[in-house]
Amino acid sequence: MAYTIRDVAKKANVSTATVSRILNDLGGYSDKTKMKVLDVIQELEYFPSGIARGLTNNRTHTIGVLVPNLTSSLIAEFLTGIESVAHKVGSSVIVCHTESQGIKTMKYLQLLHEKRIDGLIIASTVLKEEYYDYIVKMNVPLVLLSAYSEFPVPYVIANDHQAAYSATKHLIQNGHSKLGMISGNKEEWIAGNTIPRVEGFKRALSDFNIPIDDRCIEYGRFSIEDGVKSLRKLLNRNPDLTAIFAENDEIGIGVLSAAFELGISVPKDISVIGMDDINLCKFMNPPLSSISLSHNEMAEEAAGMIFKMIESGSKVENSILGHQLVERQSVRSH
Amino acid sequence: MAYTIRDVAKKANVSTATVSRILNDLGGYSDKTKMKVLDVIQELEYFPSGIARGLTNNRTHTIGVLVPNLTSSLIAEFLTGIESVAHKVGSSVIVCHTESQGIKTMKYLQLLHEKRIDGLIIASTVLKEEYYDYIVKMNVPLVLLSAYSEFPVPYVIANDHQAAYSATKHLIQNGHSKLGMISGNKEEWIAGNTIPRVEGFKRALSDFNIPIDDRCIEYGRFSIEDGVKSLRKLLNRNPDLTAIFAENDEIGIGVLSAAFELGISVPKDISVIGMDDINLCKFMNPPLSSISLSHNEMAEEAAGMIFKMIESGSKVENSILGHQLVERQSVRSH
DNA sequence: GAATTCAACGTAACCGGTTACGTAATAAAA
DNA sequence: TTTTATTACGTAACCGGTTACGTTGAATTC
Repeated sequence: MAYTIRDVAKKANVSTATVSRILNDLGGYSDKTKMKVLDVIQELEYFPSGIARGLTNNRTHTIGVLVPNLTSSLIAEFLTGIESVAHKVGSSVIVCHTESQGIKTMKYLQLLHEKRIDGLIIASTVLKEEYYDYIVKMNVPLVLLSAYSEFPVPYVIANDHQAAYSATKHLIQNGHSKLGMISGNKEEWIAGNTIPRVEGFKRALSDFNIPIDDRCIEYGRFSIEDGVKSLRKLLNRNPDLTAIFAENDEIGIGVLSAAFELGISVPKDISVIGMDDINLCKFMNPPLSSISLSHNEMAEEAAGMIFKMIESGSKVENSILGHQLVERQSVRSH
Repeated sequence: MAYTIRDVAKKANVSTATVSRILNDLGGYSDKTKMKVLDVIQELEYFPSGIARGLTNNRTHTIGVLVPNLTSSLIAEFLTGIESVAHKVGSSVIVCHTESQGIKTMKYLQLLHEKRIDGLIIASTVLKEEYYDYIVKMNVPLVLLSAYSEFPVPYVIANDHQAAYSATKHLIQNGHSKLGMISGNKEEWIAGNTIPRVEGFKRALSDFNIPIDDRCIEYGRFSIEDGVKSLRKLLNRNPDLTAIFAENDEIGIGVLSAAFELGISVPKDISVIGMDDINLCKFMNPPLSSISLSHNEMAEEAAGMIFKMIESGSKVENSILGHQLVERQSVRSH
């Protein structure tokens, strides 16, 4: 076993209290003692145990992050942002991959409870009542990232409604009037981003006097695969569509891929715009236009909020970040 | 504060030892007592502290994973695999994003040391002596994932040499003789995958009597961006290349993207093959041929090894997994 | 010279579990 | 009936830190 603070104390002829004070810069010791103790620490290669510390301090310097998957670029960007600010404040992050499964999520919450994490960020996931109740019992700060909630929980989101509106408007202003939208799971995301995005789409249509036809909206899930499937279905139902608004870039990439397979040229035959502006967009053939939602900022914001709550115990304000149209080559004027 | 084992013990009129025994199924108590204690636990919503447990057990049920980035699909697949088996055995994983920086890596190792993790997986990173020495001092099981090492550390890798050979051979057998390769950072990966892949490439050339020209190998880094930059450079130097072997799929995707920008048609003008077979490949335009290295398996294997080492304290064997050519549409016969 | 203050520590309880060891009561064996 | 084994616990030390409180000696104040 590694050396403990008592070993250090003994070897330096001081008490453990003094060693602890020195380690934590609390003052109450002479320079001579400090030197001596530091020397012994060096010599023994002593490294204090975070576990023991955690026991008395009730701080583990660990936060949990719940994500529905790990392979989407969006999540990767979230993780990167969170991880980066966590590292700055000396904390580490436990990632939990819930696969959107309720059971797995609850198991993770228990695990994190047992680990006595300092705070929790839930990303791109609907906060079910079951989760919320449990987290309240855990008594741990919570921030939602890219998710709404009916419960009183601080969140950071983009203005999805507005962003979807902008995307749709962009399509319309390029002369398109036969628009389709491919969205994610309706039920699962009832409190998430899907509804606002669909509504932003619809509002843009109605603002520009384009009739809304619900058969022009396809609900699938959120992966690239789902994008390819959905385009086929949507086009079967509405062969005359000239522009597609994909609820996220993964779906958009799927659309591009499906179009390629089907021999449909983008943007000549059909225009596509995605949303999120993940890194991949600019490397597609053709590069995919999108709405940038500054995920890194969102993630850093969320992480900042969590640590603020942890430090100060205070409430924080919700945060709604802006968006920006990124024109590339997947939309053409009609 | 939440209730402790003492609260439970008091309320149930037993000792903490009995509660602990019941919690851990150690026997030595009557059914009546067990019922009573479980009732009290339920009533108080008592949940044992992993921290306190960790202190006595010297087990934190937490492993650390060091990754050079979070945005590459490869890493995402690794994380998914690791996370999945960790969850199965009731452990959680702390991800550390080193950004390939030595300083950050050392800071992370210290953090993980302080956290007293049970084990460590280092993915796609060269194990520098500095790291190795520190980990030895930490006295914690270590497995390398997709990385070689001169130190006695178990690793799981693909047979990179063979895989690169297969990719190159595939190009050659499709009639190509003007081959270029785009590789990653030479210095940083001197002990990693780069060298074997480059050598597999070269061996295939020489086996098929194609002269090896070092100017046909471009060294960059590993991202999509690097892929696009590298293709330009490589093509400037060697305008007559008809096929490109990209050391990984990210580079391959960059190549596809750069070709599109340059107005070069793939595979008509130039053929491309990548390596790793990340999920994205099949959604590219055109779908990118690649060598499948079964990353999920690799990751699960690595995780399995770590937990075996943790449980049994025994050594484990290295693991070298196979590969498979995945033909899509980015290579054409010449 | 006596009283007060302060720096520089030490002592020991505490955080919330685990566990070696001891003990009382009952059952089985001699 | 006495001895032994077994079950069902309780006691208290321990894991490795932190910290409230007490103590000591020297410097300062009166």
